[in-house]
Amino acid sequence: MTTESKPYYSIGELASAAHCKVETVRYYEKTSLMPTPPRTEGGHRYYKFDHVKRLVFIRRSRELGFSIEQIKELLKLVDEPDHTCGEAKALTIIQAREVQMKINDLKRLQKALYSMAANCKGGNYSIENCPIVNALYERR
Amino acid sequence: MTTESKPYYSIGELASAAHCKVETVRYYEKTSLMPTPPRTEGGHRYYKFDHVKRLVFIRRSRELGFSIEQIKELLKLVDEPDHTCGEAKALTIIQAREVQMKINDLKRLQKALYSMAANCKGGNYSIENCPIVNALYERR
DNA sequence: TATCAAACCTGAAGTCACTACAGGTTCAAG
DNA sequence: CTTGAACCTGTAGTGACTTCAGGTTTGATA
Repeated sequence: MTTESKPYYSIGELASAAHCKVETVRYYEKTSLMPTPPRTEGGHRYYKFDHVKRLVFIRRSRELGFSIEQIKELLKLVDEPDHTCGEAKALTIIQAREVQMKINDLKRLQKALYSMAANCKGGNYSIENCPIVNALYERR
Repeated sequence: MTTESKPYYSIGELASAAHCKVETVRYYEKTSLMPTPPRTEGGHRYYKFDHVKRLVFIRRSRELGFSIEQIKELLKLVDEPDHTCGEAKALTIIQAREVQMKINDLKRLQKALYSMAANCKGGNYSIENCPIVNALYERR
């Protein structure tokens, strides 16, 4: 957990505490991921440590590839009473599976790209009979 | 190479020959990936087999993760005379490296997600002390 | 030949998760 | 009290499409 320190945070302090941009915080507010915070007399937003915690949670989840909608689900678990570990675990495992599928897709790509490159001599050969170009003309 | 057959293709036939949507073809035309084709008296686009080849090339390149801008580079190699295999190979290897970096990123994610899930007993435990939720509250 | 649904047309707006910009206001250090 | 950094709002842009609304053309069938 981040060390608690200040009583209040400006939006800039909040953002840098969670390693993100000010615009991103405002975007999260507009899309209801973050609550609408209180304002100073002049209209500036100010935040408390709980907001920092929440934003860190959101950013960390994004880093782990959760979509905004998935994060809303995760936040519901935290915000509402009576949710269980099982629910959090289920969401995490769904996400892990999706990541695995992406990895598999990319590995297939990788293989195709490398075998294309391996078949091509490179250098000053004319593009006419380039195995890479020919491979790109192949369907599926 | 796809078997040549019809003398002309409607946009729908073109799209299905290259496994994509009609809207995508129009989008590629708007963004100059595909040429503006001739039209029937009534204003419908019609295409020839070369268009099919080109669209297959584009779709295959997209499947391999090339961006539209990268595909424009690849198409330049094909369209303009005097380009070499070396150029095509260089673009392919750049793309392969980018894919590798994505794979590495995702593997790191995967590890984090699985270790989070492994630490969590799941079931009806309260979310209060859920290791997954706690992990999401951790910065970096 | 008349009909009529499927396929086509255009242009604009929506998607996701931000990022960037313009043009103005407030804050706080010196 | 000045000044410049940080803040404010609202809009538009990113990439690669997809969706929609509202209209026109095509071509197979009756």
